[in-house]
Amino acid sequence: MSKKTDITDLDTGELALARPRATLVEVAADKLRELILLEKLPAGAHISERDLAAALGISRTPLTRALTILEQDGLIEYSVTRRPQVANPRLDEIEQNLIVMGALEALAGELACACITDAEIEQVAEYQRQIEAGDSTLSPLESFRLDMQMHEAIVQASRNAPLIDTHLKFNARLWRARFQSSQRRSGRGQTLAEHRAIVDALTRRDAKATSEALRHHLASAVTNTKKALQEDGKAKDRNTETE
Amino acid sequence: MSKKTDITDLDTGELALARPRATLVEVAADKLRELILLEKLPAGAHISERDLAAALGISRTPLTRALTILEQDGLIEYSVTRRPQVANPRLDEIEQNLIVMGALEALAGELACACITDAEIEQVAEYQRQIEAGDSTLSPLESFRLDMQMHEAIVQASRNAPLIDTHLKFNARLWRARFQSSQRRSGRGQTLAEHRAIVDALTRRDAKATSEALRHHLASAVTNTKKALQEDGKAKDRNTETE
DNA sequence: TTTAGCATTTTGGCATTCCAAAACTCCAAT
DNA sequence: ATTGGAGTTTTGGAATGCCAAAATGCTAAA
Repeated sequence: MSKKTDITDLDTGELALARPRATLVEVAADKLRELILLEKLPAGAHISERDLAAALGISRTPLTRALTILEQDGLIEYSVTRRPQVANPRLDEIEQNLIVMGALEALAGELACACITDAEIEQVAEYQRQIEAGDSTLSPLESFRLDMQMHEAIVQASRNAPLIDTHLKFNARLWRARFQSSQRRSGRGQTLAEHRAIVDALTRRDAKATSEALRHHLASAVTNTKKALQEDGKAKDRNTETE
Repeated sequence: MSKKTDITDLDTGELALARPRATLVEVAADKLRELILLEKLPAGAHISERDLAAALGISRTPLTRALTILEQDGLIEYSVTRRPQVANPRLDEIEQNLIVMGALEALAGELACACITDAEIEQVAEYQRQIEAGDSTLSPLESFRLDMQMHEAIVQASRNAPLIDTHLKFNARLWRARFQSSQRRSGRGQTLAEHRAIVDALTRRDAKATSEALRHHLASAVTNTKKALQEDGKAKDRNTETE
């Protein structure tokens, strides 16, 4: 009722550094996300807290917290006996996630139409152009990255923080599956057409159309991912792949 | 490649107890959620890890992990100096969350139509009947609870785990705001009509209509919540309310 | 009365440690 | 070759202690 400093957000003197200083937890969480996406920590791998902590040069305390965060993100799962392992979603789980992601992106597109700037539209269009132009020259990874960035840009344009945040988590969860799926060149033409439709609708700021285009695009992703992973699954069945 | 126990999921001998035994972290997280929803830990309150841990009868280690979980759920926020406090979302943040929640429930309704059983529909309809019948007799809290349960039942019927999970988190985040909003009796008739429309569409298993009805219902919630919280905000402005 | 600054207390981050439970090893019995 | 089980190792859960940074209280100068 009396003593209140409340000048929390003054200039720190340093430009652009008003965020909570990085803790080992955050560093570890970021690093882990990276290790998982790059499959340096492969799906399904069991994790030893001690070993991983040692590898990261930290103690178990912050590592455990980082794992807790990744668990919430769906990248780490705990077995019945509480041993952590890298999540290895089944095809049907990936499918369910993609469906939700579709709804999220459709909403993002719809919201974006109400407030997106010309510059932002131009940025999205630019990504689309690069994807199209580099279709036969870019590496799969580069194409994939551009694709991700394009979607990301649209979601960002929605200006809805919880939506952006939730989308980010689903994205992390689905990254590997979508990357694998993108390796297949088949269906490429359709994907490009869908991208064009999205950019077109967005340019017209047609909320309904943008939403519909994104939803349709993600529905295709469901189909393509399913196909890609089913083939992949069969290929792996020939080896003695541990799950 | 060789040694694999892999009989992880056998009957434990005890019925219905195949889940990882409860850790203090989970217990604490659940308890904290409850304390926050009941406003025993009021919005914006600063939290002392030591005090809270003592109050819960545990050490800081599991409490910190529980706080990390609640942070991911959006119920706890960390200040720039890393001091935890109960989240106190601004009106516009609540609004953004409600918008996402609308999309989630609309999707849930749509998916549900494809697989919902007669019994599940009956359950939803039963909730709706109870709400309607008890409109003038039930306590605001009881009405609210029924309302929540009805929505919950629909989302569950979607059979989409990530969707159910995500919806749950948004629900926790929005619980207090929606509860406050539900205290206002105004707009009650409209709410009931919307519920009827939802049940009606769901009964017909009309995905499009169900989705639309839910989306419309949540849009109303945005409006109502905004009204309720604005009034509430003004009322509090007269006091010397610390934020 | 307000404010600047110093001393004290409180706070969360993190490392370390102990412990019970789970996982693994290895050998004997079938 | 397979199985059963005792003994050992490894594992994550949790408590504790220390530290630097932040918050708070207090005093004195303006």
